[in-house]
Amino acid sequence: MTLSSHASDDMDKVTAENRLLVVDGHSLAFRAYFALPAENFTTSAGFATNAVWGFANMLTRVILDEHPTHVAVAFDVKGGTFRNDLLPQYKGTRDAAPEDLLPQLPVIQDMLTALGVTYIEKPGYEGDDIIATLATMGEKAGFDALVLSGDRDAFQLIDDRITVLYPGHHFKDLKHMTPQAVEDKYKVTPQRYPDLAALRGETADNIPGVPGVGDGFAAKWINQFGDLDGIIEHADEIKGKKGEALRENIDQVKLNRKVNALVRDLDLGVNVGDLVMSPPNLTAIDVLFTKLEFGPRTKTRLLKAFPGGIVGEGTATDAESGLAEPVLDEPIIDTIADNEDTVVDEVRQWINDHIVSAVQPKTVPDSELDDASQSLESSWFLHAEGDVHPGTTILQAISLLGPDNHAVILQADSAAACRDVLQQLLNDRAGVCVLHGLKDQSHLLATIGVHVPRPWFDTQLAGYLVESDYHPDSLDAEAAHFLDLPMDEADAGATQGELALDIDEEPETAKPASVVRHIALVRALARDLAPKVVERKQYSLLHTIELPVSEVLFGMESVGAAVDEGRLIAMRDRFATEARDAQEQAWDAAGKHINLQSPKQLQAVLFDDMQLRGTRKTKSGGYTTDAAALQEMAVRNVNNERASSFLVALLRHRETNKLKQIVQSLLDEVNQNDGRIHTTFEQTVAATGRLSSAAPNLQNIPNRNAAGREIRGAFVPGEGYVSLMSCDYSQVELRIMAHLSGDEVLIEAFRSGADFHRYVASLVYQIPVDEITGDQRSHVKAMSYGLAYGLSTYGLAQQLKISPAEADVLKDKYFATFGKVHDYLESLVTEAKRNGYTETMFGRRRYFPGLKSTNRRVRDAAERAALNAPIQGTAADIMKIAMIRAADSLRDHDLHSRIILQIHDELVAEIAPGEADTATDLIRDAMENAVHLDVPLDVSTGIGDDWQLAAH
DNA sequence: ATCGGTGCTAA
DNA sequence: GCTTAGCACCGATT
Repeated sequence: MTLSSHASDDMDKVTAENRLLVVDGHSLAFRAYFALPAENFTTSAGFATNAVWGFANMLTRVILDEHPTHVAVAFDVKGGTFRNDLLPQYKGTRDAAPEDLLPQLPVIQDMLTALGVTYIEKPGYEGDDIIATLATMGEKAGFDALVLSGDRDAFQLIDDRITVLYPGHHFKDLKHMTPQAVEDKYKVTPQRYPDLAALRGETADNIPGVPGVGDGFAAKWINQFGDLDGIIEHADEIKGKKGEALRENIDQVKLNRKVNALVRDLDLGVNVGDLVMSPPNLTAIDVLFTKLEFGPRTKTRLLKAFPGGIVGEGTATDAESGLAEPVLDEPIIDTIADNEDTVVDEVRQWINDHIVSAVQPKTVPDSELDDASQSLESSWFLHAEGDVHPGTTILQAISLLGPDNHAVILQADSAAACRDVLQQLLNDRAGVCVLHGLKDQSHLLATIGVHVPRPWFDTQLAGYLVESDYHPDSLDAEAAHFLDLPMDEADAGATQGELALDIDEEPETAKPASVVRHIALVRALARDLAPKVVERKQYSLLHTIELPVSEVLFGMESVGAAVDEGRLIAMRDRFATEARDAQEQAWDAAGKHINLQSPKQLQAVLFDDMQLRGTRKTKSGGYTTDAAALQEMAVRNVNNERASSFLVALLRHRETNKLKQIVQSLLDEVNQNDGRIHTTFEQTVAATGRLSSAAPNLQNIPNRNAAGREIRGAFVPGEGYVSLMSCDYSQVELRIMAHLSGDEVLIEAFRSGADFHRYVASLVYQIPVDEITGDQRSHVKAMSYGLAYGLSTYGLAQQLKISPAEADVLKDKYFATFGKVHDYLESLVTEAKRNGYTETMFGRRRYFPGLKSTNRRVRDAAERAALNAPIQGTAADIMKIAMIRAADSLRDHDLHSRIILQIHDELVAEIAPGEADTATDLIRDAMENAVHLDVPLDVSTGIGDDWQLAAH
């Protein structure tokens, strides 16, 4: 039989043969660089290592999958090649390599040397030519050859013995491009592929093809005339526009074909035999990895792929490198008979044996923790699986894991049957329970009527407190991030969604293997994160703020917000009609039916058809069509009837269509069981400590003009409730700045109780309060709010539509008045640079690796974010404390009124009959006294028949 | 189907 | 070019 080099499933049969792997070093390095965030792969000295790390991993993976016996890596050399002489624009559109990447290339080469892998460069030629030569040499020596390259030019090499591994969307799905695969995709043989590419052109290399000719037509012609020469010979016979285009571009095509032909007979000064995989130089690897600050696990993984490296666990090298703990302890799964009659008793027995008798009710005070690992050893783990959508949550399974490493899985039905037993367990031992995401777990357990008391540790909240900039979207993702799991396990997680659900059978059960892996991940995460939480001083934040606020949020999400659906529908229809009117008017003015939601089509009309002068550019180079620009153009072109009519109509369309869309998104989320909207408050998304709201977002319901505000009118008290109340903090962030900076002037401004912005304006402009104009007040107000965002002179000018010079004057006057505020803001950035992180009043941290970036844009952005984080974050902390206090207080006073929404500095409560005054007092008190600052925390409240009317 | 870009809503 | 979010839509991609 012939050897099938592409069939991975009969790999075993061919491992005895010689297989040569040839790698395109540059393309692999580029892909690695862009696949991994540089921030996460930076040495303490600030050297980026993401490309090196990714390169090592990708190479390892391919070697383990393909079992080559010989390996070589080809690199491009700086400077032009013979192709540039033929075609000056060759690869001319390619962006220069990122500055972080270039210095990593020699490091990659050093690593290859240490690994015993040959790499080759040749001036005047590209890596592709080296690859072509090596593959050809291998083939002549009777090897199978594998070419790992992201360049389609390599396809011309493919034959029975040479296969190209071509990366798909994700690098890990490498396609084995065999002759058959090429023919299936392009309808031509690999030999003819360069003919096809010459006709089509190659955008990535800046090679123009025949306009209008793609893969399809090129293949058709090749099959009709044999090859490119045949096509050129018969060019006159090809009819139509495309034939014409071909004849016009025939010289270009001939040139293309010359350029894309790979050189297969370079003199590289090596024999194929030299490329045999040899044992790595372990000392060199150690030295290099220490320099790069790579962990022992990375080394182990890498060496697995090389001769003399680590094959299984427990080898000598394994012990040497100090890899004591296994990555993921496998729990012992105890099976419970799925018998309705006995399941409850069995579970009760299991819980007693493995949890209740194994752990004490509470060994650690909530407020302090000296030895996280000790507490962890006497903890148990709970993990419920399912789909969490407040209002329609579906439970799939629950698993429990005891400190003795015994686990049990209960599918949803059994779990429901065991609700009392589970509730008892939680009542007795929640204080030593570890779980992942209290709020989600509470939703899942609530489906079987089980309430989850406050646990000891939450790996999701802990991960957020430890690294607030990282937001994983699943337990698997978080585990992969923090635990440095081997590739295969991390990958298993990526497709877990499909694994967990057996679509053919009952969708409401979970695969036991997946469930048990997840609870093992929770334990592994806890072991990793508990010490980090302590080390980063986040433990009290976890217990005094995040866990309690999770409970409040669980309540808010479960209750939801009642809406008047009829009113929403009427509003949606009205906005839709208005948007259609505006569209008609815009179409009339434009003279054609363009898509008003397409910036591209708008640009064509505004800047080509109408020849209007643009304002600012977007980052991709075109003129922006945002509202501010349209407004400006409308003012400039009041006398151009067609243009101003179009611009006005477009602005009106933007506004009404947006409102329609917001109302529709609310309607889509109304729960048909209770007519209420159950948003999800995300507690671990915003890096500053704020909450966010999704599905739908109820924190961005319009509030700045009358039309938008109407939407708030659709939020109403539900059955059994009589009104909505809204309480919000006035200028919290500014008050926090006043307190933290200790600026006496600003503090006095707040203590005076006057109209704050007017008062500040009078200080800044040194004129009496009653002579301050509306403009002066709003300018100062914008300045005040911009402070915490690190605003620039330019930005302030832009927003206030004043000149940068005027903005500068305002800024100087402002800081002359509030000198300590200025010093404080500067000190925030200085401190952040010194520590690497910022802290809120309550110790919430945010880390800023970007402050060390050599890229000015990145560094400036990090500085602004570092300036903002402690201020926005402290405001978020205060609001969270207020929410906890308010919920406690309402409950302690046996009120039925309840908080239903939080909009950063505002709480909305649903008020029960007769409770308006008491509830208002309690919530106001909770907010005003959440913390005592050097300035009062001013809270304003309002009450009404709907959210809009509750405004104040 | 998925993803980056653009634009807009909120605090 | 002033921070933090969520989301709709387009248009290019596979």
